[in-house]
Amino acid sequence: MTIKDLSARTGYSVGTVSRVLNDQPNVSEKARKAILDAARECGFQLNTNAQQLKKQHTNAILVVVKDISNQLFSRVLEVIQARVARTDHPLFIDYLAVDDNEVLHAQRLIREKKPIGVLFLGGNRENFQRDFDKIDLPCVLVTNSAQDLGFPNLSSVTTDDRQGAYAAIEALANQGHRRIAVIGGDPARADITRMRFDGCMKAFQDSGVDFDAEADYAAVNYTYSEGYWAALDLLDRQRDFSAMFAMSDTMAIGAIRALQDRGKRVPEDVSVMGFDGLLIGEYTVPRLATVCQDVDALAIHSVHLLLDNIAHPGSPRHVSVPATVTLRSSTCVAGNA
Amino acid sequence: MTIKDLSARTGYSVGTVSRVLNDQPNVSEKARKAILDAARECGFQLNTNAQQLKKQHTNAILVVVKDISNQLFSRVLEVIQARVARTDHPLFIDYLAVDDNEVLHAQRLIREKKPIGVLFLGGNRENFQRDFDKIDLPCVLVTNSAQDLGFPNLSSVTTDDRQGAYAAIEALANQGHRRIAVIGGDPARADITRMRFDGCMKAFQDSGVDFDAEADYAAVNYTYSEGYWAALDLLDRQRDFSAMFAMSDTMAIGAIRALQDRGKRVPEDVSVMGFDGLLIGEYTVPRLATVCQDVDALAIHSVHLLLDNIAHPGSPRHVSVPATVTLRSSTCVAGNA
DNA sequence: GGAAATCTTGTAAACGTTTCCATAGCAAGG
DNA sequence: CCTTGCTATGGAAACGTTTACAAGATTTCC
Repeated sequence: MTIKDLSARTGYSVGTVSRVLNDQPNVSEKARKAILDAARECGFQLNTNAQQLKKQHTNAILVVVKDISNQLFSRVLEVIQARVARTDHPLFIDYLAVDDNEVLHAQRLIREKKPIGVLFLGGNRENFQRDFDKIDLPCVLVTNSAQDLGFPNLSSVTTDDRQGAYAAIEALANQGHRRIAVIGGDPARADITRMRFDGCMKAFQDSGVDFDAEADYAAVNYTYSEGYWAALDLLDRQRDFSAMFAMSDTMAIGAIRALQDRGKRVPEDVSVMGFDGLLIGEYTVPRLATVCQDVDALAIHSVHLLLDNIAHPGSPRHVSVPATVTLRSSTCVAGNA
Repeated sequence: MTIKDLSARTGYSVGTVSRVLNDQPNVSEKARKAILDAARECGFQLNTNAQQLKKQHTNAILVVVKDISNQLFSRVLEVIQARVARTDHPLFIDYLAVDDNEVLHAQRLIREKKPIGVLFLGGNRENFQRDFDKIDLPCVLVTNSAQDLGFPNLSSVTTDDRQGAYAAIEALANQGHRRIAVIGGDPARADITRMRFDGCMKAFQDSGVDFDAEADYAAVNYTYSEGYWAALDLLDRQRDFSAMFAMSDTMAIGAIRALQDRGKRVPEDVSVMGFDGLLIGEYTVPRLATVCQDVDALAIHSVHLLLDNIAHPGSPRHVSVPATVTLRSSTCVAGNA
């Protein structure tokens, strides 16, 4: 079934058929109807290979998702998908494991699929700085600040990590905690971590809580198991904290496990707060207090910014989405033992 | 950068260049080397649109993943990806939300990409039975039994759900539990559920535990929240069970939360066992006893069966991967209160 | 040394679209 | 009636490959 068959079937030339199928002007209503009917009748579908070979571009949007198994990303992606579906832009999604190089992947796909814009969901700084060049497509970084990454002419959408972390520490301080341990990543490697770290520091200062980055901070990866080990490590340092803030819910869950394994009760002996607002937080024991990221807002702004960038190239913008503390039973006022 | 440029650059004809790039025989070592060098030098890449337009097929493998956010699937997929990467088959992955129709999606993609084989990761029976026809490609169903779905000429790989569920109930019975509640899906809708249900029933009989499917079984979706509500529902029925088996870890986690909310201790008052072996099971409080699915085996067999099917069409096979009970602290012997 | 067989290479026709150009029809305006 | 300016249509070239075919080059074997 090709356009030629359709042409033979309707008596119109391939040119006219093509014009109808791409609904271009300058074709009579009669022809349009006849061709559309015939196409529907035999379930005709354009051959995208031929199509893309000819016009050297698509109007597809590419989404590159670093770290398939990140729950937050999969939720953001679902919303992105829904939003893009309302436009006439096809969506290519490329999922990568956490240790693939998302930038090289993207470059290959861009050459191959020639999308009209790219959304980077996640991704780490080193790869960007090493490999991200001469991508002259509209791009939006989601979860990474373009500014911080050193790409001032890219748009980006992030959670306001600094404010979120600030709010977390502030909430714990308000509950009377005077010694708070923090688990996060390596501030030097990921901007997200650095932002959250900065937010913590500011909150510590403002609330007059003493914090020694050497003694009270553990830098690990954002996983259950590393959260677990980080918590054990912090306990071993004998700093006698009454609260703990983990920069992700997964680390927080690992940490709670560790605390319990060491005979600490949560929250009576140690309050724990996470970050992300994963669904599971409502079901853990105890329920996990956390800093909720606004998944819908992240997704909607990303898509909006990208479409905007496509329509009016060269006006990078940055959106920062506020995060909100949700207190649940994994924290309580200090000295509640 | 086209094949023509390479031809001009090296002095060989486009035909020869093409033959080298597809490493076909009948080309001199000298030509091969010259062309390969030139290609590498200018980072040449074949235009896949042109290529696929010409040869009307690819040797790509399509993976259709139903339900992006299922943790088990994402792990299986990672292994599939790794295995396929060792072959020369490109991989297309199509992720769908849980309520998309995977079969229609697949059909569109098959028409468009012309893959050489398809892997269905998840997917529900109704869609298959309504829409799955005239796909005459090698297909492997992962997680669904082709037999049970009524497609005896398709291959499939599943966990041995019946045996897994049997082992779960058996383990609980061995711990002395004489009244066990079960949370699962609707056995009439999903074969996975039916298998697990059958396994349970068999185990109840063999171990002489009394089980009333009306009173002791709750049928809900495989999510945290539905597990939660199902557990509340079961408690309301006043059957005074000392153990509970949930057909997924997510439901089990929801159920534990519900039990605690109603003042039951886990495992002292009620033992809970899940199914899947998600990573989080090691970190919940209490640690979650579960029936572990063998992620690696599922993935490896799937890929193997598909490649096998491609090489020797028309010899459907079914592989059933055993599941193993992992006891953790969410269960204990009955009457331990 | 020459014929036959084999290996290497070039040429050109496809694949299914899009789009430019030419043409034809037709209405409007003089 | 003849131009002018539209709009609707057909025809054909191009997009970057693959591959069948023909032809030229080299080897093999008597």
